[in-house]
Amino acid sequence: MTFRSEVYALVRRIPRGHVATYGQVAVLVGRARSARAVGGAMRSCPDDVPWHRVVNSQGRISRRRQGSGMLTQRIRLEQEGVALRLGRVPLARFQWEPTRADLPRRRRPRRH
DNA sequence: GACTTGACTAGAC
DNA sequence: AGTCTAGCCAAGT
Repeated sequence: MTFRSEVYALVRRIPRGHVATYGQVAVLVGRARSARAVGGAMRSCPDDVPWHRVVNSQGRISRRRQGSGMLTQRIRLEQEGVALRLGRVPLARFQWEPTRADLPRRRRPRRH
């Protein structure tokens, strides 16, 4: 399994009406320091991956270098009941709390 | 292998 | 509350 495919498998488990942060996804796949790479994986992902359910640590829709994907993300979130307040998703209310069954077996943390 | 590029983040002003 | 920075790391050249 590559890093990307594990990320995709995890993101597919985020239920409608909930969100996860890039950092959270990184932790859940056992690579706590790879939040940035999670963003990279979302940049181009299969159509069946609900990429719009991943936001940054502040509940905001992360800025793209280019393109209008930000608007699409907001619309998709609102369509499934995730309302933004002051430009951010209230994580206290909408952040996904996975159960044990949702989680893959975690990788060994990388040592430095 | 050695760069470069970001949908990241926590911490420091 | 904003703006920077340094550290991070998978992928693509």
